[in-house]
Amino acid sequence: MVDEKKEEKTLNFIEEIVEKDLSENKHGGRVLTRFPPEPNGYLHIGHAKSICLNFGLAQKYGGGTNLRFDDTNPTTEDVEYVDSIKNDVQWLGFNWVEERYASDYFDQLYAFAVKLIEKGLAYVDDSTAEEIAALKGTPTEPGKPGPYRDRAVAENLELFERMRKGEFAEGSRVLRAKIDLASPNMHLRDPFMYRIKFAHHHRTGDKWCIYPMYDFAHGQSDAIEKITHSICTLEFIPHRALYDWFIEKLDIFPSKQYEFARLNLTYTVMSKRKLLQLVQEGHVSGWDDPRMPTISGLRRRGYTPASIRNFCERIGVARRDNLIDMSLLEFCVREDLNAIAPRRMAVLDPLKVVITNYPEGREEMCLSENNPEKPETGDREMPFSRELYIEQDDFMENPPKKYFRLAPGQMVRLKSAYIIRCDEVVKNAEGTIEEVRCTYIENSKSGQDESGLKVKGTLHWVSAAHSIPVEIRQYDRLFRVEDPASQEGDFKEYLNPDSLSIITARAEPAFKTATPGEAFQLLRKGYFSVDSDSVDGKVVLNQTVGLRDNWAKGN
RNA sequence: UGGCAGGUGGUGUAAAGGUAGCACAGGAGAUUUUGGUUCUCUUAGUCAGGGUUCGAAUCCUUGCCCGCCAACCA
Repeated sequence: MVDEKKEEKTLNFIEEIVEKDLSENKHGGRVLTRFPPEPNGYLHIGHAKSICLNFGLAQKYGGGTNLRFDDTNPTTEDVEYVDSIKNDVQWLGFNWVEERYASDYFDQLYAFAVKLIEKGLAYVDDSTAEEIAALKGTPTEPGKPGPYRDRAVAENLELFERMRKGEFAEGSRVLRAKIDLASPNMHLRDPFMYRIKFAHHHRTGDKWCIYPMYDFAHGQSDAIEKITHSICTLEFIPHRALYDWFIEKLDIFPSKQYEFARLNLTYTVMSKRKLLQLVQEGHVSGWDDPRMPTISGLRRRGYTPASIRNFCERIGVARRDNLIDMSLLEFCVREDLNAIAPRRMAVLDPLKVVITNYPEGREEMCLSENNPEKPETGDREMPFSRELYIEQDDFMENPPKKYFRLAPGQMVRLKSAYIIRCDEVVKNAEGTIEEVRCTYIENSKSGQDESGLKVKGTLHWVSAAHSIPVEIRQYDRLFRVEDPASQEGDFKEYLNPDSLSIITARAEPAFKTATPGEAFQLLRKGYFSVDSDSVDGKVVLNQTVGLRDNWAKGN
């Protein structure tokens, strides 16, 4: 008997559109989306939302997705970005049908432009940028025609050809669509189609000195690829009329544009321009700094592809502006890592514990489970000896009432080892605690406990002599305020100066074999990922996220 | 103050004229050799006013609030 109650997940508005199109057999039931990054920066978590939407939609409806680079502005674009983008999309777990570039279509786009000129729908404008702006009007006043608007078709054709040949100076002429200078939609007031740029393109080299604008490249590229659903963010809503206009006048494949609200996350920024500034001005170590909201930063921080995909699933897709709580992202990564990350012990802020009734020189092994969520992963051995380390904050000389940890006269369990009782506190001349002296209960060893004792607290620990030093990089939010982009003044004034702190911890010997990219849970501390800076003999751990801590919450 | 697009608990997101639900966050408890996990329970919402209707988050209307649009950026 199978319970047929499959939770019916409601469709988001784009899925509804696709299902409606499918039910009407539009495009013969074909679904083809595209993810269209401009290769002028690294991908961030906001792009992940778009990637999951585009690829996820196609997957769900038996279609495919093209990866298309919107590379129409050679002055800001670079192959470094192309490579990182491809890597990030694949890392997230998606495969594209075809890898395309808007620049693949430059010849076709040029032919499209000629066609519009021939139809009297485009013209070459010799005005300066200032003159054009002045004649464009404002949102409340219509624009006025400039002196070149009614040039003859033949003259436009000749001028456009000469633009392409490089006969005119950069910025001296543009090709504009002839639409409606009085339109309330500013994007329809004779938008630019081509501008002159004597710039080297990362793919076409020096073949071109004129480059199409976004509006004359994106929709046409969609049409050339026969994209059925072209999904973009809300700020492109005013462009949709233009998108449709070009497709109609060119009489090409009728791709349709749909807009959704981009992702915003608390305590970070989500614009490539701002992220680039953080990198260039050295506020972070690079695009993949673990504090960055970039895919590469999150990856280095220890976020898993599954956790990011789940996050994108949970935040939903709608058309209202949003600011998602960072705690949801953290929840998603804990959820995934809890299931898969092997447990280890490390003491971040060591306090020496001497077991006075444990013979000097003796050592024994304790077995500790690798992951209680996955018993099949077995146990590992941890050495136990007379001198140990525990966390400073796991001991208090004068504890409050519900303190379950170590205190004079109080007993605790050392995880996977013995129960110990604190007998004595040793201080130095200044009165600071140097070590804590305890006795262990001989018949209380984990797995063979015959002591009958019940203790409230269990502590993580390492054997002082056997432990190895590891560098731990702990991260806090990059900004001090929830929404740095909407603050007064420069967003960088709101950077959190304490977003990174580096300490040396004492870790159990199993860390000797840790390799970059591996994820662990440090018991009672959090999830950590082995950083690529790790070298032989020196392990570096990035804190991905802390464990939930109900004790800290109430204190 | 022109056009466009929006406004559902603290944060997101559902409910397509018929019981305002789910997740995160918050709170209480149980279990626990991680103050983790897990499991219960729980606080809290339809921007405001008017209208249509037996019935409105949903339709109409007025107002308020937020966002976007006047780059040779995408």
